[in-house]
Amino acid sequence: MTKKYSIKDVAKLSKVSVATVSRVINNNGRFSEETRQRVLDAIAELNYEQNKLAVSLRKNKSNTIGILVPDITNEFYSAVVKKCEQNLFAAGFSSIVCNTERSLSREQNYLKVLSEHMVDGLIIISANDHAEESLSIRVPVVYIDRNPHLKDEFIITSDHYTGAQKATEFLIKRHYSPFIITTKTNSSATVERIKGFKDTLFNYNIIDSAQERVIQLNMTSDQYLLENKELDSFISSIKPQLTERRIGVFAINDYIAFMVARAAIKQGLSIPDELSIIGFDDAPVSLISTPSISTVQQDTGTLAQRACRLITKQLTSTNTKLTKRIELIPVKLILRSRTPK
Amino acid sequence: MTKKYSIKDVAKLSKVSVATVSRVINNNGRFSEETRQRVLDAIAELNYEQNKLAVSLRKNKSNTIGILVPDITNEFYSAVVKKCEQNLFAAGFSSIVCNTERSLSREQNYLKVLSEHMVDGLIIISANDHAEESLSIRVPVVYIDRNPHLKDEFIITSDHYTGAQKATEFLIKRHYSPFIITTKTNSSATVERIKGFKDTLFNYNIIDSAQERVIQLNMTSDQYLLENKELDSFISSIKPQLTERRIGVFAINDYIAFMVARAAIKQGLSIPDELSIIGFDDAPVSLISTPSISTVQQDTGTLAQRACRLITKQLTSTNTKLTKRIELIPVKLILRSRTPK
DNA sequence: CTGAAAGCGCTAACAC
DNA sequence: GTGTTAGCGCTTTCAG
Repeated sequence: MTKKYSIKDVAKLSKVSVATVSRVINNNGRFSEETRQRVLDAIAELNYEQNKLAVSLRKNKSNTIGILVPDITNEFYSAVVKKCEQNLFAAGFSSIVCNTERSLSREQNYLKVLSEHMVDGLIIISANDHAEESLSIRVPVVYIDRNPHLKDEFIITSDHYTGAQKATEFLIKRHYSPFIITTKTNSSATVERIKGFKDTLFNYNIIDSAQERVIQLNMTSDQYLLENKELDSFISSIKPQLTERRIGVFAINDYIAFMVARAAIKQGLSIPDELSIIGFDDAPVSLISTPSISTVQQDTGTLAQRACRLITKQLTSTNTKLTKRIELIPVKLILRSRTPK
Repeated sequence: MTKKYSIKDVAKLSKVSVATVSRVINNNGRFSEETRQRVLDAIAELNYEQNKLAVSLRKNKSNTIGILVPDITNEFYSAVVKKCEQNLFAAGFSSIVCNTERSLSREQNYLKVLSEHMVDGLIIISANDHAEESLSIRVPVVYIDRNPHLKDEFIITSDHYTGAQKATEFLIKRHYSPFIITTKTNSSATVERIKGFKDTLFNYNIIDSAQERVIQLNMTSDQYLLENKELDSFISSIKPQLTERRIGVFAINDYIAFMVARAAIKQGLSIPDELSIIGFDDAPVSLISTPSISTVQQDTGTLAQRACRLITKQLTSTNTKLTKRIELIPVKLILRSRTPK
């Protein structure tokens, strides 16, 4: 339990002032090579470590970024967070990760804590849409997957709309009668995907019963559920139609896709002959499910990288005026179970 | 972009000294009710927020806990981290989560960063075994799943040994010839599980070829892999034996269990008639795999809760002398695919 | 090139 | 009850 050394101790040992030590540490010039060496030696000898808290207090910036995420156990989010953290670390920032559990009060609570901790910036993933009202924080914010109803924001988001279009189009072209199954979650991602689905129906003149083709389950899904009664009845309801047409389900995410597959198998439907399923996210479940499930892959690496770049750019470049805007990250349709044996 | 107010501004507005404001904020007594009200009003009016950095600097503690974790995208770890974070938050601590990627250099790097950030304590999950040499940090540390080769440590760990025993015993009693399949990862968890397996063989007098029953794959596994050549040859090698005995595989974790199941199915083995598989962790994959896979469930909630309690106890109670020790958290054998249709 | 000193926002003696 | 003040560890003028 040795006490930590401060800059003073280093100054004393190397026989210079604290100012000089500080200059050496920060490489701010105005010291001789010889002095530098002495200071460095002293630092090494004492095993001195800079107190970032003091630095932050003095400089009025903490080199820390707050990351707000709905649920770290959801693979999509954990992948994004992990990559954000790597990017930020490489750029010299620490991150504080906060799980909001999609709860507004938790989100506000964390926002306060992060503010008190003097974070320099915020990455908010899939924010609660009402949160901006409480966002009295005066630091750069980058949203991932936010609904762009405020003009003055940086938003990085997957191209959910096009992804949904691709998925829906695929189903239609392969002559599956398209349905979308969604949840109660009203994130911008969800909204865009539904819009993409509906617009595609329209483009293909499937306008008869467009609204009936949207099935909303009474749940939010960040977890693996094996059963769902609503899905069971959906499957029952389409079963009689299978004699004259086959059904294509675009599931709002891979968890739901998995549940649809389970419900279908339980009722003896044949995949993909009678029923084809496409999910969203490229979560592991889509790959390991039997049968594996086609999906729209989000590019978590790019999502994270762009968000971090945007944050750090705002923090470092004082002159460059960045125009706030939405950046759309392309998604990719991944087809699976193509070779049923 | 309004500037943040400080305690001075509050003092001025409420016409008291900064000391009094501080007393009110921290509820340290020695102020009149009337003063309190005035101060609180001023705080509300200015929307004042305490600068935790300054508090930490002054008090020489940051109310922040560092969490080191091998990989946040691994469901077992993310579950533990999430629950740790919830516990800590409830106790008034922030957490900084760091992904070590099982790399010693990253671990050391983060340890330094955390130290500079003046964390008050550390929760280290499944540490790299050589890390303690670099652990010059002078704060309470609680390890989750650490190899107890240093006496003076707090360690919270699942009862891997007993878990492995239960799994192995189950296989033996159901007349499966037991094998264990493990990875290169040499964590204490892995070591204990292997020991539990071996000892159980010994207890049941399966001592002929005990060493041959341990298959080590040349990989570490935090991810979903669909194929593995070594596993394919393992399956091939046991296939001829199936006429006279059936095989039981205890997989070192659920990812491996899943891969074993895949390899077996690919080669036409019948599960569980010819081959029975038990995994470890109760990761989602064990549940959603087809067929679902029996597993030894770790109690992430208790793991996290105990670790956090131990950390906060050390930080708050000055008098109570805690004796360092290992705390074993019970695990549970979960049997699945019991009702093959 | 180097040092003295002010001060970031806060708490904790210490006085009154 | 309340105010004054020193100082946590650091950076940054400002002199020289």
